Amino acid sequence: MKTKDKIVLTSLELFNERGERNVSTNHIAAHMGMSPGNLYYHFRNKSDIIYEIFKNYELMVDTYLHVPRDRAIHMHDLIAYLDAVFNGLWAYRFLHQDLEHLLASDDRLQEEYRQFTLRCLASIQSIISAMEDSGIYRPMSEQQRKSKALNTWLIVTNWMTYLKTIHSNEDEQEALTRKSIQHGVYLILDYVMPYLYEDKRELAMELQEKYRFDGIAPLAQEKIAS
Amino acid sequence: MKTKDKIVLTSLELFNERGERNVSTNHIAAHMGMSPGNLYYHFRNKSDIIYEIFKNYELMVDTYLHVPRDRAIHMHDLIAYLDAVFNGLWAYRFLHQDLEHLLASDDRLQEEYRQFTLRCLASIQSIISAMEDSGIYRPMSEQQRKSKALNTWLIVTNWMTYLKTIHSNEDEQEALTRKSIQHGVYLILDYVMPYLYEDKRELAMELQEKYRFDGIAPLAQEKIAS
DNA sequence: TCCTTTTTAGAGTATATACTCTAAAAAGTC
DNA sequence: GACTTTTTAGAGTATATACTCTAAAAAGGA
Repeated sequence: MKTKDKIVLTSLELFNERGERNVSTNHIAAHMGMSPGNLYYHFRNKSDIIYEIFKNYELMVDTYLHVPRDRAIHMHDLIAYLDAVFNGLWAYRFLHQDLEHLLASDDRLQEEYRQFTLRCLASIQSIISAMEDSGIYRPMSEQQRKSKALNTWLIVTNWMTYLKTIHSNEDEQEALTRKSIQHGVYLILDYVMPYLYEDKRELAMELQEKYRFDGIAPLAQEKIAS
Repeated sequence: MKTKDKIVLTSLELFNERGERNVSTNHIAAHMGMSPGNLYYHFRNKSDIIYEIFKNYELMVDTYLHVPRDRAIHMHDLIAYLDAVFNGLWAYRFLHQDLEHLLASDDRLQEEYRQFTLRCLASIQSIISAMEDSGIYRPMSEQQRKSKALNTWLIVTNWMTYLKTIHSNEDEQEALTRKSIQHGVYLILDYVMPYLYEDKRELAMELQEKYRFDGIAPLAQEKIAS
C-alpha cells in the first residue's frame, strides 16, 4: 500500500479514537514511525488529509444509497440501507464530531459536503418515493417527503454523537457501540412505522425487535431472549 | 454586574460567534479589556467557564420544560415548547458544536450533562403522556413514547448543527438563522402529525404552515405571502 | 553504472495556548 | 486613616502545534 494511503488510514483511526482536535500531524507521523517532514511531503496540510478521508466516506455513501433499478424495493432494503449508513457513520465517526470546524477551515470541503448532504437528502427522498411505488409506504406529498428525508437525516447523523455524550467513558467503547449502534435502526423504524401500510407493519415490527437495545448488558439481554 | 458574570457572558458570545475551539482565554480577556491574570483570578481554567455557561443553559431548559400543573395541555403548548427549545439552542449554540470534546475534558460536566439529557428525555415523555391524556395524541406504549422522545431529542439537538453545515458562510448569520430556526418547529410538527387524532390535524397543519421556511430569501417569501 | 526522481529523516521555527506569579491598585471595614 | 481583603495588570513560562528546510537515502530507468 502506498504511504499516502497509509497516512489516510492511520489518521482516520487516530481521529476516530481520540478526536481530530487531539491528534496533531506530529502524532500521526510518530504513530506511523515516520518523520513529520515525510508526512508533509505527501500532504500539504492537515486539512488535506481530512479532505481525503471525506472523499472516501463520500464515495462509500454514494455507492450504496441508491434505489435498486432492476426490481421493486422491499422492507429488507430499508434495513440494509440503515445498517450500511450506521456502520459507515461509525467507521468515520470523527467527521461528525466537529463538522462545523472542519468545514470552516476548508472551503472546498465546505462546498462539497454541502453538495453531498443535498445529494443524500435527494436519495432518501427517492427511496421514500420507491417505497410508495412498491406499496410499502402510503403516498405522501413532495413537501412531506422532504420533511421525512430531513428528519431521517437529522436522526441518523446525530445518533452516534448522542451515544458518545450519554455513555460514560467507563463503558468499553467497542462493546458499547457495536450493539448500541443497532438501536439507531430501531429508532428509524419507529419513525417510519406510521407511514407504512397496515399489512406491512407486522413484518416491520418483527424486524425492528431484532434491533432493540435497551442499554442493559448485551449478554443479559441475550439470556433473556433465549 | 459582577466581573465573573461578565466573563461568562462574553465567553458565551465569543464561543457562539467563533466556536469554542477558536476562542482562547487570552481572547476573552482581551475582548473585555482585562488582563489574563484577572480572568484567571475569577476562573481556574477555561473548562470552568464552560461549566458555568452550561449551568445557565441547564437552568433555563429545566425551567420551561414542564407539563402545566393547573390545566390540561394544549397544542399551543407544544409550539411554545419548541419555540423555547430552539431559541435556547440558538442562544447556546456553541455547546452542541463539539459537545463530545467539552465532556471529555471535564468529568463533572460529562456526568451532569448526562443527567441533564436523561431528565430532558423524561420530560419529553411526560409531555407526550400529557398530550395523550388531553386527547391530542393517540395513546401509545411506554416503549413508543421512549422512542418518540429520543427521536425528537435527536432532531432538535441536531437542527442547529445541520443549518450551520448546509448554509454557506456567505449567507449573513443573523438573517439566516432567525428565520430558519423556525423551520425546526415545522419539522417536529411534521414528525408529530401521525400521532395526532384526526380532529387535531387541521389545527396542527395550520400552525405548522406558519413555521415553514424553504430557504428562499425571507423577503421574497414575505412578498409571496402578502 | 550513472543519473534522475521520489521518498525519507530529522532538526528547526514561528506562533499560539492555557495558565502562573508578583506586585500594585481599589474597595471595604472599623 | 490604618488595615485587611478583593480585584486587577502585565510580564512571563512551559508546552504544543502546524509546518519548513536541507540533505541524505532509496528507487527507477537507460
